[in-house]
Parts: sequence; C-alpha cells; structure tokens
Amino acid sequence: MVHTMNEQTTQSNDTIPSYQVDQFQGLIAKLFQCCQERMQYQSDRFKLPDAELRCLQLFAHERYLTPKGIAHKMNVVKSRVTKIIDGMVRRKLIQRVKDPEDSRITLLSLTPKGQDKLNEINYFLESIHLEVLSQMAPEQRKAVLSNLEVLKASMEAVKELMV
Amino acid sequence: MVHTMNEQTTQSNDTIPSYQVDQFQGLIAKLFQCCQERMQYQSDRFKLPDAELRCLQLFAHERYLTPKGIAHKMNVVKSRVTKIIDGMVRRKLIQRVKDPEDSRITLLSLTPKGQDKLNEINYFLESIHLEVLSQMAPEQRKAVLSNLEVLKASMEAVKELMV
DNA sequence: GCATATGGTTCACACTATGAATGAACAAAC
DNA sequence: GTTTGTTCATTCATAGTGTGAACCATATGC
Repeated sequence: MVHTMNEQTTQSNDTIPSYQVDQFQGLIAKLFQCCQERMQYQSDRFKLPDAELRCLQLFAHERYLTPKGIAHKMNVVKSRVTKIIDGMVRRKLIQRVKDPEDSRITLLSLTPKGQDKLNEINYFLESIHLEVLSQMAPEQRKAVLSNLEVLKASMEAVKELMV
Repeated sequence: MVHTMNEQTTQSNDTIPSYQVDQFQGLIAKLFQCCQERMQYQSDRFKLPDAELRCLQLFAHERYLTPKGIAHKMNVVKSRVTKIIDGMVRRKLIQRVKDPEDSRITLLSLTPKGQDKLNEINYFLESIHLEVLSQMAPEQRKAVLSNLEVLKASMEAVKELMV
C-alpha cells in the first residue's frame, strides 16, 4: 500500500475529521492490547506457550492435521511447526502417526489429554466472550456486532493494499 | 476471573444466543489478526524490531523518558527495556544522558534521525487508519466509532476480572 | 533407474521477554 | 561522616517465537 495510499483515499470523497482518526487509532490500539493481554493470561492459566495454545485450537475443527497444514494455518514456516509439535508431543497433548498412504507425511492428532485441554480452553474462551457481550444491552449488542462486521470488512479491504 | 465468571453473567439477565458468541469470537480473532499483521508489516517497512518501533512511538507525547517510565508504559520489565534501548542507541535513534539532578537515572531523548523515523511512522499510521475509515460512509463511520467505544468499555470491564 | 518434487527435521541465527544478581547513587539515621 | 536501606539501571542466564538454509527420506514422472 502506502505508495498508492498516500495520494488519495479511495471511496468517500468527503473529508474525515482528524479527531475521528485519532479516536479510531486509540480505540484500535486499546482493543489490540486487550487481546494481547488475554493471550498472555491464557498462556499463564493453561501453562502452555502461546504458540502451542494456538496450535491446539486448530484441532477444534480438524481431527487430523499435518505439519504443513499447521504451518499454513498458523502462518509460520514449517521448521517452526516442527518445534511447536515437539513441545506438544513432549507434553503428551498430541501424537505423531505416519500416513499409511504416503510415509513422508506425519499425521497429528489429539491425545485424550490434549482433547481435555482443548475443551478447557474453548470453555474459557466462550465464557470470556459471553461475558463481554453480556455487558451490553440486547439492542446494543446487535449494533456492536453489525458494526464490527463493517469494520472487519474495511480493515480487510485495506489489508489487501498492505503488501 | 473465571471462577466468578463461570457461574453467572453479570448485567443483562436475558440469554445471549450462542451464534452471537461465535460471531463475536470470530470477529475479534479476525481484527486481532489484522492488527498483528499490520505490526509485522510496519516492522519490515521501517526495518525496526517490533519492540523498538513501539518504544519509539512513546516519544510522540514525551520529550524525555526514563527506562523505568518506558518499562511501565510498555508493560515489560526494566531489564528488557535496557536491551531495547541498547538497540535503539546502536541505531542512533535515541541518546542517553545522565539526569543532572540525580545521576542514577538516565534520560532518553530522540536524535534527529529518531525524530524523522517517528514522523515517518506516525504518517504511515495515520494514513492507514484514515484509509480504513474512508471505506465507510460518514454515518456508518460515526456508528462504528461509537460502537467501538461500547466494545472497548465492555472489554475493559471484563479485563478487570481477568487477574 | 534416475532426476526431481515434496514433507519433515536439524541447525544457526535473531528478536521478545523474564527474573535474579550486581553496582552505582541517593537519602537518612546514628 | 560512615552505615543502612532504597532506587535506578545494567548484566547474565534462561525460555519462547520465528526465519532460512541445508539435509534426508520418500514419492512421482520420464
């Protein structure tokens, strides 16, 4: 972006007051910080390094995962995944099995202990998000959610330029 | 939290549909990821480690800072700050001076080069936030901002419990 | 069979972060 | 005016996050 971005904004041709930009910047910074602190807290609470925690959550939707797939989903290089997997295997959260069809591939799956940990984490996450939502009145909640959708769309549109 | 949190939600006594919780969880995750990717991008773009970049921005509001003050603002331990400062001094972005009043404390201030870098970064940040806002229609924008305020308040209220 | 793609691991490196120990400088108290 | 305790900063050991290059084993395509 930036090279294209600096010259002119794209959509609306009305000017945006700078106090709105400041307000927005502050809000985003604050929300981002909240999320980071939650991650920190989770890591402490579940006694798992952040990366292992995030990796564990990938198994919520998939029964089997490969290092390659994990690398893609987590957006890290494969050597990094090897390390994360090592840690989780050492903690007996997941197990490695060779793919019978293609023995280059290792299949990862949760151990019972890993499944328990995942359930714990998901329960925590749900309850924390529920708690945040329950701070708002029902109508307010709807408004917040739909405006977040708008924000998400806008941020993703801009992200495309940021390469 | 959690111990108190599990039993019952606090404010509204109406039930929150689980699809709303899911939606919310997804939105937050996505926004968080966007912010992280922006950080990454910034770090690459300005050829500065993330921590130094964040530290540099503290000088936007303050002419002089101490390691202790930075540790507090950045929410890290002071030994970590020493390292960050070392890097920034090596890059000639900031300089160390002894406080004439109390020679235990070191005063940090931007070099001209550091000031330039900071200006660059601030310009970038403003333009990116402006770009996001300009994706929305004026009325939409107002709505998003005010709903973000609500969200911020809710998240901070919950954060208090998360100790 | 042989070249080559692919999947995974190992290794060396750099950044983020903490906590314990150390040393220098100040502030009082005796 | 030395001792005692406090505060500020640094150093060091340790752990976690992440990359990229080199490597090995296993497929797959001529």
